[in-house]
Amino acid sequence: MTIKDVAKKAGVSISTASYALNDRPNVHPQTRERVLKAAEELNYFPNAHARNLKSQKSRNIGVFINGFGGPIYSDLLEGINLELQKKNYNIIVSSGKSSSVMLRQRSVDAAIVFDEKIPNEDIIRFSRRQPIVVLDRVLQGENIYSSMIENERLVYEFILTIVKEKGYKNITYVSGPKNSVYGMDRYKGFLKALEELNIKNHNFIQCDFTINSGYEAGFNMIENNQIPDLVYSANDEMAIGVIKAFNEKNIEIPNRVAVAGFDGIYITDYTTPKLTTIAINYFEWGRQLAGFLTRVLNNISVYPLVNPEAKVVIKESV
Amino acid sequence: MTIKDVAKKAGVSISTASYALNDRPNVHPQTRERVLKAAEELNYFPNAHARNLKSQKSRNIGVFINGFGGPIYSDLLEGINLELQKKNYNIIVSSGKSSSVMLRQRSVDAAIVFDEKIPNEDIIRFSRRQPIVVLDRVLQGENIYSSMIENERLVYEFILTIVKEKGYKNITYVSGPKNSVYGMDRYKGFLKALEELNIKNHNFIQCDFTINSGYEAGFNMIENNQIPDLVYSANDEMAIGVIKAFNEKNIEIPNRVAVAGFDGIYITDYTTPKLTTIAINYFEWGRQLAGFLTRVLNNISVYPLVNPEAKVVIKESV
DNA sequence: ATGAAAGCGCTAACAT
DNA sequence: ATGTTAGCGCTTTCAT
Repeated sequence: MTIKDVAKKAGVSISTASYALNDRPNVHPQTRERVLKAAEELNYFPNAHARNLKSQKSRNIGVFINGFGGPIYSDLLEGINLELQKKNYNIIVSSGKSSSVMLRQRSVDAAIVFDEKIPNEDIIRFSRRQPIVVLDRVLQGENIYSSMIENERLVYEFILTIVKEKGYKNITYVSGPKNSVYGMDRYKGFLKALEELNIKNHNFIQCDFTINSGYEAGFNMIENNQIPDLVYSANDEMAIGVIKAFNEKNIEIPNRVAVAGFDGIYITDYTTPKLTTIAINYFEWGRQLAGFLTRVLNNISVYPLVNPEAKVVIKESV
Repeated sequence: MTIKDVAKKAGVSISTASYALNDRPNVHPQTRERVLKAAEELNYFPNAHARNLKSQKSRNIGVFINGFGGPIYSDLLEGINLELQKKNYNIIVSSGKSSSVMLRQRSVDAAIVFDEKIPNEDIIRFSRRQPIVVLDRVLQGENIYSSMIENERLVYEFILTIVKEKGYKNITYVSGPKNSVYGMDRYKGFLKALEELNIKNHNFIQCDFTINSGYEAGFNMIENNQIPDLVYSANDEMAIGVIKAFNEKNIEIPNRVAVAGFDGIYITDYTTPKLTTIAINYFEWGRQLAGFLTRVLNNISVYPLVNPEAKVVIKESV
């Protein structure tokens, strides 16, 4: 079923059919009726490829993430989706190879990139045609917009405040993988705070952002008899693992050891004790990003793209 | 940059450029070289819309889900993605309005539908052109394939076994929303087991699949002094909420009350006690689905699509 | 081995 | 208000 079939059935030319279907002016009401009826009866829907080819746009927005796991992406995607839906854009979430393919081949009008595996040079190259928002790196360019969690500042301020207030001396940092820019920025903030606090030593444990790695880290501290006053974890999931390990060995939180994390994921309310964390409003961030991008696409001049909201949420674990 | 520019720069015709770029035979090696070099220098990539229009396919597979939240989708999507990547298909995950748009407008060659909001008639209508796998309903049709968790059977067998073994008398069912087919099938299995066990009464608590609703349900049981021998929850997340409530009030699990769930999500290993559940291998299911669909698209005759693997995982909470 | 040209389905400029 | 037609960028048939 193509527009040609519809036109024939309605007894009009292709262009008239097109006008009618696209709700354009200067079509006789009766003609419009006939065309719409024909389309309905033929079960006709326009072919996206043809339309996109002709119009040189697709109303598709790509969201390229480095994996579908994790509660962070969920909220972010929900926020993006909500906003795009309002503005009548299609969301295309993808991960891995297909992300690059879609960028290259112009399957999307714009993209939100949250995948460190997509190289800078690709982003620079493709941003000429498609505006790109990057969430995981600082990158300059005419059509490139960067929005980032202020990892370093947030952790710095948090550690500074909490340590001053509670007087922790002995502190352990549970780290994400070394190749995560995010993770390392958080560590920088941590180090800066310690320096300012004049704390010379700390323990560093290398983990991989999973609950399980945090769980093991917790056990290691216990076994090595190296339980600190405060465990700061580069994300909530590892912190949850740490808490689990301490709970199992009846090490009291926060009396014996305090624990804090980063992100503010849903489950932090359902651990015992509830996890103190630096919470990012991922849902709202997603909305902002999507809203921004649609404005860019429509040449609506805009406030610059801002960084996501964050706030320290003190619960029970410190 | 179009193929025309490449052809011109390489000093060949458009068709020759196309052949060279697509690695077709009967192109002189030197010519091929020149074309590829020109493409490289011009930073050329084919336009997906044009190519898809001409070839009447896109190598895009749509995965249409009803929301990005939840650990279940994560695993399923990872499995699908892995397999599609292997077979050089693009994954397009979408939710809400854009899902229907993409189905209608043939933006995808095939789809996996896991979104009850997409009506049956749409699926039937569009399956003529694009094979569709549905995961959340039973639906017949030439190009429609259905794969479903055997909710009723699994819950039935589990309840039967566990009650016989442990002798629970007093049982409470924590339910998902009434409009969830999944949820209701699980309840059917539950009822069938009770009938067979000749247990006449049980409590039913209406929740909504979230941790929080389970948490509240747990508190209600305590307040109303209606703590049963076994709480069976239609999914793991509500069960986690229930456990949390009991833990806070020092009601011992499983001594005073047993708790079990459904799905086998990641965190069931990190509750105290660890949650006994009926675990679905969502990752593997995703792989199967994607593999199946690519075979259908390539007319490789196949074994029929199977239902996902499930197994009862007895941990500490019963 | 290479090129000319038709056509995928659609939109829109132009003519009537 | 309606129709004719060019052309979006590509693949592929046919001719050379």
